[in-house]
Amino acid sequence: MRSAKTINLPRPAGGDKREAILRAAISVFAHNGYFNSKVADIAREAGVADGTVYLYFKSKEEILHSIFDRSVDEAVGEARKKLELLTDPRDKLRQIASLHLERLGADRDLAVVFQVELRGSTKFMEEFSAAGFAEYLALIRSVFEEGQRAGVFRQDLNAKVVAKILFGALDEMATNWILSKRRYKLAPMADQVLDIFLNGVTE
Amino acid sequence: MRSAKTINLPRPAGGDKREAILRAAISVFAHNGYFNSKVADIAREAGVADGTVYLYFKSKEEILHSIFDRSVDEAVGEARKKLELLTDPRDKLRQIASLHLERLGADRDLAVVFQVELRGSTKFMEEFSAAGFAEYLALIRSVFEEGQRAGVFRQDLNAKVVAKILFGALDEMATNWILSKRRYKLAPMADQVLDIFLNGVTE
DNA sequence: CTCGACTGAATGAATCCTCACTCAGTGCCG
DNA sequence: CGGCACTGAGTGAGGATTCATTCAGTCGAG
Repeated sequence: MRSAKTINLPRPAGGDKREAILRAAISVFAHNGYFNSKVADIAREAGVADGTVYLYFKSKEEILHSIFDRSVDEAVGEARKKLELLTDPRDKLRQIASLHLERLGADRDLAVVFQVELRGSTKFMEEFSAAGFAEYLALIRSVFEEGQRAGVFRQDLNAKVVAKILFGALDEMATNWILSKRRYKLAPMADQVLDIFLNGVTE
Repeated sequence: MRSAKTINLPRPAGGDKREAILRAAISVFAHNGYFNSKVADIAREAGVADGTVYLYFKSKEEILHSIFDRSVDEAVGEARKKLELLTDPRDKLRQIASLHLERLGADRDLAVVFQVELRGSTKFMEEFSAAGFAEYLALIRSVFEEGQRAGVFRQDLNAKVVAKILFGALDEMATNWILSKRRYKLAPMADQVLDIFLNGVTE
């Protein structure tokens, strides 16, 4: 039937299925929660048989890992690249905040997985923490330290703490956005967060 | 056959089994995660039979709820009371931040349950959100608005967003503290958070 | 070209284990 | 006694993972 395509399939089918399963998993996890999601649900959503999932992933948990790993790699990569174009540390932080919220705001399901499902166990959090998360915090911190050296940021602050605060604020914006019934744009919040972060709330 | 030790239990007079179960659950959930915790583990930790758990709680889920409800009630109650003694909105926010981190810093297991386990499913988050959490955010927000009226805080800021940012920052401090290997005191971080929140990071 | 042997991706029913929850008892106290 | 607080082995459902089987597609030989 589809004989015309028989020329070669180096792995188009392979990558396809894997991708389909990952996408399906993001959706299923986002809607039911990781622990309440059945592998069978993911398979159905991906249009694949239960067993096929195991040709691409060792276990249900590995699927979650893969979602996380891929997304973080992408995000940190993009951030690094865009930051190179900027010099003012304030602009860099603004860029980080924007990318952070844009990325999550662009894919609600993925955001749910990140903000909610990935937090669901200390075990995961520890791996999470060990992996890209620490790297991300370090990125914020290094930009801040750069700004301290340049004299634009207060010298009396602990950069680690500062990084956590900025991250925490962004993280909370994202979590709240997910849980909110009302649909608003997430990305624009970045400016408000940065304004308060840079200038404080005091008159 | 069973040891003749059945003579009596520590507290025959309706000993606080319920309390023991709750405490045991906090510990078990904190160490294994909610979904990986077996009711049997909780029972063992509480020194009680499996069935006894069901004399006090309808289900495993209800145990988690009870932990949450009780803690939030206590926390919000305490906060309300202590805030009455203060007048400067800045002091009030500082008080909120301190109480927030003191409370979590005082009980690592409880903190783990709050920071990690309770976030483990959108379903929980929504109830969580609906319940005390929204109330807590509202509390922060009302203090901020009070400060805006008094002219100590910037008028151009959206109080809701401000409340989320402060909460997010505190929340992240707590989460990071839990995941950190290094043991430091959580409560003192409140001052640093407040400083940045009030004054910003810009020189 | 074309047939038969072969490959391995994909399938999905069956397996098998893990718990949350039940309930028939046990013993204590008034 | 009789009720109450508790017990803990048992049950049943659920669901992750497995694996025997299928079959579309490839390849080499004639």
